[in-house]
Amino acid sequence: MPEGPEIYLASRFINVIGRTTHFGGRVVKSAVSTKNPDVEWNHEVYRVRAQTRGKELMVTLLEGKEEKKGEETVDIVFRFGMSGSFKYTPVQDCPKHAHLMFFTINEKVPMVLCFVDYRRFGRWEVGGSWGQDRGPDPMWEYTSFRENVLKNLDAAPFKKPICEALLNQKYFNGIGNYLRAEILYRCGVRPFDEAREVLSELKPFSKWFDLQTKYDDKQNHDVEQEDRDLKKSYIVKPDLLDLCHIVPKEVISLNGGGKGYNVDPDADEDEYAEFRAWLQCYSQDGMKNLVDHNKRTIWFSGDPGPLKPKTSESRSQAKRKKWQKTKKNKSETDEQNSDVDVEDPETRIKLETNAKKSVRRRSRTESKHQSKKTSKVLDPKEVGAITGRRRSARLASGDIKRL
DNA sequence: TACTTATGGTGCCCCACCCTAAGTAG
Repeated sequence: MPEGPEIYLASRFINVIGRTTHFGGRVVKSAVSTKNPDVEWNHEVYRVRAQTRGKELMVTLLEGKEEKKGEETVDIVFRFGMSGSFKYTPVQDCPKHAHLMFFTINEKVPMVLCFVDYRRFGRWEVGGSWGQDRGPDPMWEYTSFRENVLKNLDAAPFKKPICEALLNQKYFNGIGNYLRAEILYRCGVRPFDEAREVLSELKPFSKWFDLQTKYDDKQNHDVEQEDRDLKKSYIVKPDLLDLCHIVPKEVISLNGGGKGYNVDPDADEDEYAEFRAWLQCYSQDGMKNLVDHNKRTIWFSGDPGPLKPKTSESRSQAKRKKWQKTKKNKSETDEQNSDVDVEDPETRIKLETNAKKSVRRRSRTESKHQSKKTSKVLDPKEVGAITGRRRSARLASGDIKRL
């Protein structure tokens, strides 16, 4: 789930490994990754460091075991697309969709740090820098993030609905589909209100942020925790831009600070469960959804607001419509079929063949389901291959057992 | 088996496309 918080957690994950691990040799690219560049780097020993800005992650390779003057370095900027992530695994278990691999040296079991991306929407640039058309990070550059938004409210993107403006990385670098839903829900803003209207009410100076930093200052450590919490939650309420800072940071703090972003499939499972429990709006029961002008699903509660697409429909409505259309087509086909002359020898052969095919198909499906039901406990290799939502659902339903 | 959906972004003109895998309907 790569939005700002996930990218940041990936960088932290890389840095934890990078602190104690040395890498060496060539950086290997997968054969199918034809749209991404090769990384021309081949040192006997090198170190790896990472940093992020919004939805971008920069990996820096540094020649040698330790820092020295004039050392050779190279920066690789990653954008994760819909399914990118970093994994650290034994070389022999290298994931199927690993597209860029950094190999360790001096480890008992040879390990590989790899960029995994099954949909291949992710991209990297060698020697690249932060995207020119991407704004400051709302989590780590909050003051300039706020300024960048409020100083540019005359720009065209703010003429759009707030839910669509929130996905514009020039102003909201790191905000993605689930974060926009959670942010708007928390501040009670309608998703299809005009962005400019909503944001022009905000002041350049954030009282909430000021209070936050003031109370986090060591000089004020004598202030009682209870007093702080009261002031934060009741006296000064965070506004929409504050929430662009607060909400992603909450995600980072889940599961003890993103511990789940590691190689253990079970930990990954727990992290996802906690994340699901944290969501208040996105993909939650009782919430509404609509398809926005960019064909992205926005989740919300209450009135959508005036700028909702004229032809807008929820995902379920679209599905129902399609189903009705299919049903209508089917009844027309049935009507046509009712005119079929079953006495005609050629037609009879066709109908009988279709019926036989249908029985064979059903039988195959049933035996497939039967074998699924009988194989309750999977071997460790198979369990290892099932991660995330799929494994979560199968564990919950009792289809598989935790070994 | 066919279709739909998904946490993103680009290039061209606002929608199609780049991709894979899981879930569902028929």
